[in-house]
Amino acid sequence: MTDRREQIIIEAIKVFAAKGYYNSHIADIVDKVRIAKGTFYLYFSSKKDLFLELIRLYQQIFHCEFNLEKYYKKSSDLKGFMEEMLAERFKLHAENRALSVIILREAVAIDQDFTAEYKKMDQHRFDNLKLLYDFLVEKKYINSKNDFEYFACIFVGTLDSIIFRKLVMVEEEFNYLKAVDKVSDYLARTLAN
Amino acid sequence: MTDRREQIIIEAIKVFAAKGYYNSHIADIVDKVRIAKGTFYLYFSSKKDLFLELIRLYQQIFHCEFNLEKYYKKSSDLKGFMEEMLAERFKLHAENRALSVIILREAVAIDQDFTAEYKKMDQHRFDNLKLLYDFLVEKKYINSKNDFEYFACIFVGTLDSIIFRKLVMVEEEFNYLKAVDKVSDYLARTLAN
Amino acid sequence: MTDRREQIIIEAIKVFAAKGYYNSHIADIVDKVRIAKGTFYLYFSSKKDLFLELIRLYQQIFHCEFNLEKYYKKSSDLKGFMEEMLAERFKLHAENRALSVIILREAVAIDQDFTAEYKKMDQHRFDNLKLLYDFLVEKKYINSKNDFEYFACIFVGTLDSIIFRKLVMVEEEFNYLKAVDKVSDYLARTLAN
Amino acid sequence: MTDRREQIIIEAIKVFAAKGYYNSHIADIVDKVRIAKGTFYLYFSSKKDLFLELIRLYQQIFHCEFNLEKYYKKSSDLKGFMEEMLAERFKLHAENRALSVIILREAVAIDQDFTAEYKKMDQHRFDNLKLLYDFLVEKKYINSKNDFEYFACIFVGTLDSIIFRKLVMVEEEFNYLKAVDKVSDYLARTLAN
DNA sequence: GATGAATGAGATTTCATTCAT
DNA sequence: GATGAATGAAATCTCATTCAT
Repeated sequence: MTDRREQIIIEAIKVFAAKGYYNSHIADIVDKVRIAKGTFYLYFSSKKDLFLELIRLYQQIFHCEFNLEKYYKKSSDLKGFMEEMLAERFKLHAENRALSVIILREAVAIDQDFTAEYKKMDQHRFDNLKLLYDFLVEKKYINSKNDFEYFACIFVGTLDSIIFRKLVMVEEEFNYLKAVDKVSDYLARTLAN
Repeated sequence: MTDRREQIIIEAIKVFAAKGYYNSHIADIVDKVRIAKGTFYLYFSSKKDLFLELIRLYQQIFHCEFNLEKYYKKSSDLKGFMEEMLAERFKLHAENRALSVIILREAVAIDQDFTAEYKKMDQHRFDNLKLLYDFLVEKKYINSKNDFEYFACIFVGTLDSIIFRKLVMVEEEFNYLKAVDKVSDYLARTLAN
Repeated sequence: MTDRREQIIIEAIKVFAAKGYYNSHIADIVDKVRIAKGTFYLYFSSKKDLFLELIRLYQQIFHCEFNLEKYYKKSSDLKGFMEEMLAERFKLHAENRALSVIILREAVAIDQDFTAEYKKMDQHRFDNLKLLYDFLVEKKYINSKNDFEYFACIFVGTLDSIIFRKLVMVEEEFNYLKAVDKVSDYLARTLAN
Repeated sequence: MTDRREQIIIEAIKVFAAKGYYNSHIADIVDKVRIAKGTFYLYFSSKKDLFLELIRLYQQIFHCEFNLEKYYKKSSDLKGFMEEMLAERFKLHAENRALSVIILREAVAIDQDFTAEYKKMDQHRFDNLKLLYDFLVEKKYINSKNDFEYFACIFVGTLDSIIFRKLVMVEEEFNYLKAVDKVSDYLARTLAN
């Protein structure tokens, strides 16, 4: 059996995704885990603490370092590189839909502490993107005249927009194969000069 | 003197932007407007009603029809067109920073009714983008082989990402002139082929 | 045109009957009379004052002195006497249904001041009943060995019970002719020995 | 110690009887029970819910099936039967004075939901009275030519009138022995032919 | 006399958190 | 470690009444 703490996180993700942070109550979560209210507080110091944990979990899953060499080996051009990368990322979002919904929808809002954690995560994300950017420049996939900041905004903006629309705004399953093709095409064209 | 309802909206935008929806209380708003609690309820039926009003206000300001012919006349190519358009939009966001912050940060979250209103607004936005898309195709600024949905996602994704980062994530003033130049350049290159 | 004060009373009776005292608001009443809120307070000092007025109005209509001689002339025995009397009373209730509903349903409840007013009215009612009792004894319609208090309780209890059930508990119109026959029969038999 | 829910009911009856439903506040009740406000809501979902509970409690106590055989065995005629029955009922009211006051005074008023519950109770009461009526006919204590509806109205009207006057209208203790004698006498005479 | 925008005391209800068992 | 009854601060909202116009 998975441990208590993990069980709580699993159910909390479902509850938060379904009802939003403020409309989700500790009572909802402990009911689903089948533990008493007091038990929750043995593992988390507060509802806020739990949510911050989810932001950190999201960061671990989605903003760990890119496997740049792997994508490079499997591809022969920028579009191919993008395809590898996006396929991996979109798959991850599809597999962690509820968590993605929570973070994309609410992490930056609600509470100053969440905003702060979100900013930390965003900074981390940009650090990773810088590695990507430098890698692509080094491999001559993109031109170094591209301003990094705007490269990054286009990249995350387009991705987040797609993901947000496919996961948060609609109910149906996210068929990411078509998205991989389209988005990699656009991004390659945009960045490749 | 502006009318009561408008006064309440003005202060509510400030309060919500500073503290978030759930951490803002009717008491905070009425204190700032210097009216009694009951007076608030003469103009809005609930806190939720007020927030929905702000979503609608945002839509009115930001998702009214594009002035396509004006941008076209003032420009000679796609980049020029984009510059005109983005300058107007970024200016609007800079001038309505607090409202932008609220909507970009929280409108989709919090409550099912807000999500529903947000979706209506998003649909409206895409309808306007379709007009833009058709206009650009007609004027031969972009190739009709571009898939509209992905055109739209790139467009709104990039814009929202810039705006979100410049308004929500940092405190400093939004110097939109540089952003206009960079983003129009990227979008023109991306969409121009 | 009837005067303002009377108009307010007329509409207030309808509103109180439909929604009960506490769920009826001054706003409901003034809306129906088509006057402003402030105007209400030119004619009544408070919502309570208005309700007390209705209790007094009820008393005027229903607990004025019995027309004993008239009933006596028109009848030849106790049952006939009762018939005359009940017909008049039931007719009055049918004609003032909403007011009856309010008083029978709520006058004794809600507020200490109402209870006090109700008790005054009840005392007045019993004073009248004493006149009736003495009259019936004098005319040898009833035996003076009847204890007045219990005579009164049976009389008002039976009447109020019928009226309550016919006016408050059911929606349909009060066909009082049958009630007159049945109740006069019972009362005559009960009291006649 | 009695359980919490019961404690709340006991104190609520006192508070409602003393001040009326609308002038009684949750704060008054929880203060008397010496619990926190939140605790109240662990046992009742709302103030209304509590009051409905009291109506149901009254029904359980006062409108459970009559012990007809017992009264019959103990008595030799209709008056004797009535005495047994009334003694038991009046005693019950004397012992549950506050609850009786609340229900007789307010249950039918105040709120549509209370009225609905009251009507259900009244129906139940009449069902029981029908059993009484049939029993009395069967035992030849009363003549079957008596119309049941009016039999019932006389019966409940007289009883309620006495009880209302002895419990609600006056402060002094209800000496029900005299009432038993007088009322049984009247009822027996009324119904016995 | 008439108006109706404004008032504000005060009610019900919520729910994260605690702590004795 | 686990429990869950109890807490109570704090929020939203109501509505009779006032008073400047």
